[in-house]
Amino acid sequence: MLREDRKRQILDCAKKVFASKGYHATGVADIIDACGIARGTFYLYFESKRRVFEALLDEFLELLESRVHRIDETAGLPAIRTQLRANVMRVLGAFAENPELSQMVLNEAVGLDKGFDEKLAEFYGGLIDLIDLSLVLGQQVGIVRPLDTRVIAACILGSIKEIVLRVLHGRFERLSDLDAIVDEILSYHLRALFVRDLLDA
Amino acid sequence: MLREDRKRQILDCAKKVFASKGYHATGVADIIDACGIARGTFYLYFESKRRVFEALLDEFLELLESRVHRIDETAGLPAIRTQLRANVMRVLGAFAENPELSQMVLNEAVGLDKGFDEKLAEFYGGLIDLIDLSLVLGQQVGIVRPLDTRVIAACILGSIKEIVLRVLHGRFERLSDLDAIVDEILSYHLRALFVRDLLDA
Amino acid sequence: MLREDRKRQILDCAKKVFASKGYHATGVADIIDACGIARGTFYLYFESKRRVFEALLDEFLELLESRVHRIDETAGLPAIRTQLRANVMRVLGAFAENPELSQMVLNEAVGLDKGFDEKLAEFYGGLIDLIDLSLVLGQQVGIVRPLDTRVIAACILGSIKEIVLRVLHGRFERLSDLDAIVDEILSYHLRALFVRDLLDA
Amino acid sequence: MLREDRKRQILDCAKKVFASKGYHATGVADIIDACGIARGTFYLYFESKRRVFEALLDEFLELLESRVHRIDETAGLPAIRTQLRANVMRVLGAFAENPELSQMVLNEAVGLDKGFDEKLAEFYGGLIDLIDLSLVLGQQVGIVRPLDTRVIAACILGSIKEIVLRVLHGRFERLSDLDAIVDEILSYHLRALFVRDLLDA
DNA sequence: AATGAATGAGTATTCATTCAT
DNA sequence: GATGAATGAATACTCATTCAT
Repeated sequence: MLREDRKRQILDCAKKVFASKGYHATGVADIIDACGIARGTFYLYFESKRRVFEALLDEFLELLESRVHRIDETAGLPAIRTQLRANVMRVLGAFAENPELSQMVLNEAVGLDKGFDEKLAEFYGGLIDLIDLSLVLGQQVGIVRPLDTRVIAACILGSIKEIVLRVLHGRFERLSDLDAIVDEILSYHLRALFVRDLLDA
Repeated sequence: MLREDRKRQILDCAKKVFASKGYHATGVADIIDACGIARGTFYLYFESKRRVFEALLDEFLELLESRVHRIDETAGLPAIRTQLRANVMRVLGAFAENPELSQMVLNEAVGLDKGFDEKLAEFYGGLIDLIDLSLVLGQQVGIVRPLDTRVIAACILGSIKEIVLRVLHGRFERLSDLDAIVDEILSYHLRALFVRDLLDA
Repeated sequence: MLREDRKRQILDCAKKVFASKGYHATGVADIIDACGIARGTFYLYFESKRRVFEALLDEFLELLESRVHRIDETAGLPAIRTQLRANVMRVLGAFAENPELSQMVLNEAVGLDKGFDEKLAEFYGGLIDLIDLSLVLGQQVGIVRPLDTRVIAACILGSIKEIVLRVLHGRFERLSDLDAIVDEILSYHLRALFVRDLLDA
Repeated sequence: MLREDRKRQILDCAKKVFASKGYHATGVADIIDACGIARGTFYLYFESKRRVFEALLDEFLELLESRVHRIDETAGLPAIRTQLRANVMRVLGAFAENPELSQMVLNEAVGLDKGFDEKLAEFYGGLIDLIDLSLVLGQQVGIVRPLDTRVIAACILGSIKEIVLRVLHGRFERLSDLDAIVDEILSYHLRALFVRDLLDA
């Protein structure tokens, strides 16, 4: 079997096991059982259980990053809303396609060693920067009202994380419909963000 | 030493150790070292490491619950805003007073056995219910605009969780000032929630 | 409470617990719970768990010894048989009255520390000596046929031990009647022991 | 090293340690020291200390069972005696060849958890059944006199157990000679069992 | 490349015994 | 006499990682 294929196989199996049992409760034994490979083989491809987890995390964070596109704030208002909507939809899509990884990523820091926490913090920091930047630009072109962009960026990120978590856990009975949820959030935040005059739009 | 005092002592020491090393990385040895007690003494008060953690969690969740007061929505608008503000301040205060526990609580489900996850999920579910109820009442008295209260309640909770996390981690350089942050969030959400006519207020 | 009464109480409670859970599985906690006394009180009367067990053993061995009376071999045959029967009945009675202790005593040496084994070995050695002596006397007065008295004494002891064990465990369905069992054993052994001429008796 | 060889090695070492220190006093550490293997290796072959002990017990009980052959009661008297003698010799041989295990097996119920007791009880119950059956057959062909076969079977078993115990402990000074002992027991029991007419034989 | 037997440091938990009150 | 909180040595079992084949 090709080196990369085997590596992929291990990652895929590990992903499932980690998701179902959690990182700590998962043993190397669980992973190699799921793969149908020998103990030694595992260590031929990854130097530790930890590294597999990190590889999975990296992969997912990269995917997420690729789904967040830069907003063209010079476009008209409806276009901006459309772009935002597309961003949110793509991100939620990434979560939906990777329910196993999502849970891990949606939880910062609970004693998975310090290393994970930092990696996640960095990732979310990046997202906040992105949102922050958009808000500042929005203010500059006069569509976003004066507010503390740093704080509000965190609010926005947090609300999205929470929604994803609850969708993943199936906690929204009425709406299994992502579209409707996304519209709701978007309207909510835009209303909070926009300057008075735009509210009629 | 009195039974309750010793129990308190163990809880306090354990809290610190859990917070600094994480649940899994913490050994009973760490806890008893921090307490300056013998191994056996520990098991005299708690039947397992797990139970100590649960006790801490329970305690903190209770504290948080006690800090969220029911809103009197029949009062005037300014009074409502004041009540909301007081609630948020009290909750943030609880987090600020217990930075060690906060981190644990702010993260649902990371494979600490299923039990924890459920307990936390239940807690946050309760909070969302509370917010949801407030929104519905607000709609009935005509100050909250039409929106999916369930989804928006999750948004609000998520934004608060995220803010608390970032404050705890010291990620807001400019504002160490809680008051300002709370005002910012409150304004943001109220603007997003209120019907048009109230925005002038 | 008088010193001796308390000691008695502890012995009685310990006896029950040891019998139901076995020596190793029994903890000091079990004993003091059964007594309703404090940990410290226990050590006021016995210097260790081990000592309690030893005291119980000693007591029971003494009781058993007191139940085996010397045979008057100068009496006639029927009288000898009666005396033997009385001995066996008294011993079986002692076992029946102390089912808890019986089990312990009926089992030599299984890793209860070496000390117990020796004590028990000594006890059974004494019993064999007693039986041996009777056999020798029997041979001298011409009622016991020539045989290796040492080996046969062991046989007789072993058969009684086994019977008692099985009676204690309720393994004889048909006969709950000790009398009948004793007669059966007695007849069996006498037949094996007596010289030819006496068999008609 | 081959899987079975290693398992054998562990069993053999454990047997020695159990015999010399007793089950409870033996630690896994003792066993692995005796084997010269690592802790983990032990658990690669047996899931607990308990299981090793059980395996040893099973093995020995099987050996013993294989040594007791069914008596052909249709043969003549001398032939029957020869068969019985062979049975006893084979069983005693098994004990003699496994002095370590013998001690364990010769003692029912000493609070090693209930499981052991039951296994042993079952084993001895089987032996008694075997002896019982022989007695009944003997009665049917008219060589065994009327008696309670169940009770007497227990007597016979008990006498053999006691003899073996004492031989193992070296308590028969004069006779280290198994042959003589076996003859003595056999004569004794046959005399007690046979109908009058056969006693001349 | 693959295997899986071997390793041994690491950890939670128990329990007989002590001793200050 | 009585108490029961405190002690800490002892021990079974786990599991990530190595390495000879």
